[in-house]
Amino acid sequence: MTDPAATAEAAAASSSRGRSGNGRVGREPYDIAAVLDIAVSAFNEFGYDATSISILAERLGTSKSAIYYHVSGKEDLLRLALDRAIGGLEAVLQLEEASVGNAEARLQFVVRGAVRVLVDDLPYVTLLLRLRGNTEIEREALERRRTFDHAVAILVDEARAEGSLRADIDARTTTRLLFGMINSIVDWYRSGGALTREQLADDVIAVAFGGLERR
Amino acid sequence: MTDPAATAEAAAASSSRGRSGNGRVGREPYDIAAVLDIAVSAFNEFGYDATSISILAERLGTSKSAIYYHVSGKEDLLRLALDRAIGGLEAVLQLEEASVGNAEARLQFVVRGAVRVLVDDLPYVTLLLRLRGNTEIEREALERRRTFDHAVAILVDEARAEGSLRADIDARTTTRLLFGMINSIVDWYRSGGALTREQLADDVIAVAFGGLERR
DNA sequence: AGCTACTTACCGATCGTTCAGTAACGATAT
DNA sequence: ATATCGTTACTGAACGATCGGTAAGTAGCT
Repeated sequence: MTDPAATAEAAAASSSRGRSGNGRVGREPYDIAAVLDIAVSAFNEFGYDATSISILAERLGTSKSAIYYHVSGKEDLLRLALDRAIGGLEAVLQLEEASVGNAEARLQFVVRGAVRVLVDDLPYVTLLLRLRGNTEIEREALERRRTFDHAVAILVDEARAEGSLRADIDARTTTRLLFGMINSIVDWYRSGGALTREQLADDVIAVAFGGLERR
Repeated sequence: MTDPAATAEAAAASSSRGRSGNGRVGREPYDIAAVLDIAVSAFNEFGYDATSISILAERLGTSKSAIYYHVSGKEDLLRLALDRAIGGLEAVLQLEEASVGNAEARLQFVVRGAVRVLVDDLPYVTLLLRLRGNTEIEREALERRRTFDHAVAILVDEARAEGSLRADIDARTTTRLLFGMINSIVDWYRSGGALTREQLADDVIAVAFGGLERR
C-alpha cells in the first residue's frame, strides 16, 4: 500500500501554494482544508453518492489521482467533514454556560450555540443533517448526533422539572420539534443577507420558547 | 421508442396479481402503485441517485427490463412520486377551511392538514423534502413547493395583520421556522407508535403557536 | 392469431480506485 | 558551481464493477 500522508489527520491548513523555502522538502502541497471545502460543497449539491471524484478533481483543477494522494478515498473526505460538523455541536455542550445556571437558561444557551455552529459551519452541518446511515462512517456520525440530542433532551427534562417549560407535551417530542426548527436553518439561511447570525438566534429562541402568538 | 403504458399516468392501482378472466387481454400486470411504493422507499433509503434500477428489480422480484415496460425510466418514477407528495400538500390549501374564518384559524388548519399529509404519505413527502434540484423534474417539484410556502407566508402575514401573531419577527423567517418544525416530522415520526397523527398535530400547533414556555 | 408482460443478453458510459512513471524541490556530495 | 539523491506531489492510463437503458425473443393469456 501507498498511504503517505496517513489519511490526512485533522483539517488544519497545512500551507497555501506560492511560498517556498521554509524548511519543507519536496513540492508545495495543496491546502487540505480547501480540498475538504470543495468536497463538502459538492456533496451538498449532488449528494455524497452522486458526487464523483472526477468532479472534485475538476473543481480543484487537478486530477483524480492527485486527490488520492491526500486522502485514502471518498469516504475519508466524508469522515473528516462529518467530524468537523458534529465536533462543533459537541463543543457547545462542553462550554461552561451549558452547565451552570437554571435549566431554561442552559437550554437557551445550547440552542443559541447550535444556531451559531449551524451558521458558521453551514455546509458541514448541512451534510451531517442529510445523512442516511448507509455506511459505517455515516452510522458513527448519526450515533454521535443521537448522543447530542439525548443530552439536549435531558436539559428539556430539567427545564420542565424546574417549572420553566410546559409539561403537557412529551419531552422527546418537544426536543425533536425544537431541533426540527433549528436544523431547518441549513435549508434556507444564507449568510451575507439582512438577517445576522445573532438576530437569527434571537428569533429562533423567541419563536421556540415564546410561540408564534401575540401574548 | 417503446413507451407502451404511456409512462404510467397517475398512481391509481391497476390490479393486484392473482385474479384473471375479468375482460383483460394478456398476462396479469404488476401493481404500478406497488412499484412506486418500493421505489420511493428505496429512494429514501439510499438517495435517488444511489438507488439502482437493479435493486428495485430485486426487491420487486423481477428484472430491470420489466420495470422499463411500466415506466419510461428512473426519472419517471421520481416524477410520479413527487407529484403525489406535493399534490397532497396543495390539496390542503384547496379545502374550504383554508379560506374561511380568521387568519389564525386558517393557518392552524393548514398546519394540521400539512401534518396529516406528512404522516399519511410519509415516504413520499420525505422524498420531496430531501430534493436537491439537480434535474428538471426536481426543480419543478421545488417550484411547486415554493408556491405552497408562499401561500402559507401570506396566511402568516394576514394573521399578523389581524393581531393574532407576534409581529416582531420577519414573516418569512416565521414561516420558515414554522415549516422547519413541521417538516422535521419526516425525520423521526413513525406511525404505529404511541403518538397518533392527531395528537402529533395537536402538539405541533401547541408548541408552534404557544411556545415551549409555561404560560 | 394477437396481445400483454415479461426474460436474457448486452450496450456504452461512468464509477471509485490503482499503478507506474515523473516533475519539482531541498539537501547533500563533489 | 554542479551533479546527484531523496522526498513530495503529482500525471495519465488503465482496472473491474456497476450504472441506466435497449434489442430481440418468448411465455401466458383471450
